[in-house]
Amino acid sequence: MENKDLILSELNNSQRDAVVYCDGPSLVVAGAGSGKTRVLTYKIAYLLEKGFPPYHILALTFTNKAAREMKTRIAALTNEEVVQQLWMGTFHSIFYRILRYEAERIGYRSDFTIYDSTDSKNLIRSIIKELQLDDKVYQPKIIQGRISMVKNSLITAASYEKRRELIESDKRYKIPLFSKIYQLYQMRCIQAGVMDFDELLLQTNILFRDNPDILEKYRNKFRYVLVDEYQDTNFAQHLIVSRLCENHRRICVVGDDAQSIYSFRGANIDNMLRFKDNYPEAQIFKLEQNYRSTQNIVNAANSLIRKNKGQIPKTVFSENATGHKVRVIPAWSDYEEGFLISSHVLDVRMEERCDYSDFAVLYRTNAQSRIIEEALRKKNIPYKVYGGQSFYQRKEVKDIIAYFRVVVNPHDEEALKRIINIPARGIGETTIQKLVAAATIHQLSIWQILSDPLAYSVPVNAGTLHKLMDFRKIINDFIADNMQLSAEEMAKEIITQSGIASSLFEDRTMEGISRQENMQEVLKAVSEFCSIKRSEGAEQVSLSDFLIEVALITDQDEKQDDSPNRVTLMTVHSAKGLEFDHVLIAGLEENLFPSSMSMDNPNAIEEERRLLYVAITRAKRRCVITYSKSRYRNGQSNTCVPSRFLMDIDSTYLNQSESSYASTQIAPKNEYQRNFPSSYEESAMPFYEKRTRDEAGVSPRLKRIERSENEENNKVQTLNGFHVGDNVLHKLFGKGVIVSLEGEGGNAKAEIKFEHLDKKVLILKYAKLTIQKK
DNA sequence: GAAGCCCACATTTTT
DNA sequence: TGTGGGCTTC
Repeated sequence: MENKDLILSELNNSQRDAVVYCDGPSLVVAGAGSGKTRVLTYKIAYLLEKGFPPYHILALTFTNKAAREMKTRIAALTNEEVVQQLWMGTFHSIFYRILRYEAERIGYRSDFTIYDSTDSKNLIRSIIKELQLDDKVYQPKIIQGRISMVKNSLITAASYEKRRELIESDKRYKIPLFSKIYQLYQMRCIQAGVMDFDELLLQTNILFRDNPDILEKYRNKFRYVLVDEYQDTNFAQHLIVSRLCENHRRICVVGDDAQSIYSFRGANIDNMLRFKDNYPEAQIFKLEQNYRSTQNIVNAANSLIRKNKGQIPKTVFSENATGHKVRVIPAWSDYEEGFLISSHVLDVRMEERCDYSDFAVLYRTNAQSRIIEEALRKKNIPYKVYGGQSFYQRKEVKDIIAYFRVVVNPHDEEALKRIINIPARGIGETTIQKLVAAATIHQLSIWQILSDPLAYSVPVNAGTLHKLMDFRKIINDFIADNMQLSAEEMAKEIITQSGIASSLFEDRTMEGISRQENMQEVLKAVSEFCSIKRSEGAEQVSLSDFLIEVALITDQDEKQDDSPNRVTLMTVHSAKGLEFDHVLIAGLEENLFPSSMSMDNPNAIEEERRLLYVAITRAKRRCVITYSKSRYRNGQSNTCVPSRFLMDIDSTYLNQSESSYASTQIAPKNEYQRNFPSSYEESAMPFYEKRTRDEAGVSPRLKRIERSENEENNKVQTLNGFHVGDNVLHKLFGKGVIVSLEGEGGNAKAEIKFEHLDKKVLILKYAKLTIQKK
């Protein structure tokens, strides 16, 4: 049997139909868990086996991670070499590459760098400030959102001011100067030789629009175009794809309208719904069999999503076991909710003898994780929180990357501003402001001003001038060396010569050590990148090459966990595309899920409903939904109403038995009281202290658990959950050991011997100590 | 120029 | 409750 047939034999009928149809445009509507990625990967493998040259295939994904995974899977079906020749990646990374290559056609230098959203926001903030506008009226975040939206609609700053209806609507929304800000923002980006994320797509469209020869070149290059997660594409992305495929019409898009959850970011579900309008001859394939979940889970999710209007009709079904009903568990408080979640994890783990890594707790907002984490920690359940700060968002990592950016493109304003005083070299905010002001007046980049500050009449004293010149020299040396050295060598040189390395080594605190590790990680990433590129035949790998890769990498799956057996905690958004045996969805309450922000907008409510659909369909075997009657939000207790979505789900597939309250007999009453500190004697004690440290109100069962955990420690004198001999960590003083304890309640004090300091007596209430595991 | 203090604020997130 | 931004003070 040929490999081609082998590939096809692993597919069901509808999957196979979608894979083998290669003669024209096709839309694959793939229900949750129906093997969407499988179709895409197998289709590419099939094309390759049929003899389609890999360098003529363009596959666009939504995240870098998705691209990576797909490459691995295709490599397994075919071979490594072929996969390397495929054009596969995110819209942004693919077209960044192309734009750099074609830069001069759009009036950019080929070494232009990328502003991430923080950079853009900072720039917008400083423009608003320079225009002396009220940042309550012109909120940087809102302005940024609008610029992004406008760019996605392919409206340039120049064309914006000519659009009367837009100017009028800005007046109505009381931001008449938006157009001005947009223009200045654009100008500053051009001066700095940078593009933001949206500009990459906008410029790609301009490139193709204004240069027929280049468009022709890429049409010829990309003879088959495949797009994953098509429901999440925006107009600019849609248009790029349309332009490329207009003639050959070999396009295959895959997506699920029911899983469109990024419209707040400009994703336009219409791209998918109207595919047939653009390509009347298109074949539509529907993948409706769900291989992931039990019937109850699929049916529950279906009954929910059916409440939405305007979707592509499809019937997702499962032939797996009927399975457990979706269990709905009410809790008295968010605190108890955490308790019930952790109990459930333990119960199911015992019952099914499964791993912690088979569980995921999903929530609508990141803020919900804290309380759940606490509950898991109490039961010694290992967990990992996804989201929050990713590796490339960490300060020290961003600093190093900013150095790279400046060396590649010294005009990059945000990067330069970021590192000009890192490590501290006496160039403060005032001086930077002076430089920025001069740059604005002369319409030059800061780097150009820096070449001769006096000529541009920057009002600095001799001392500061000297510091600026020192900085200029450091960067100039890097730039010179960068002509000859590899990315690897440059990265090492930059880290050592800039003084970053030594400044990090001085810091012996926990955070300092973690920063050093992160710095090493960056170096490692550079070396790995170099060796990969070399193995692919590159002779010299430059820092600039590395930046192409890294500028657009923000995902957080970088580190392989050393102890992978952990419960996963993440937002529903970040769970998209993943699956778990057991999924717990927390906080199904009005104003939380659906979010309070979506209350007045039926479309937003539908998106929230799709979000819950995504959450439920992550589950393979069991799905549990919890909600609470009261919840702490912004430091205050609020009464909550169960989510309307609970009524949307057909009760046939729910297990809402009264007995779910049974568990509330164990801890809840106390937990409930805890959430109303006023009814407590020592309510003067900060609320969080009580929640974390006060054992007084804990049920016998909980206490037993805690005891067994801390059996050793309980033999010694204890206070507020601290024990003599505990290793603790203080934010300022670092590691220490508790020598003695005294006082009670809010006056509880601990005498602590810190590693590098004398003994100190601290009031526990204020010290915010963390206990270190031994 | 840097550290500390106070007040306002509080989705979802990838590129 | 926590955080980040802006302001003040040393």
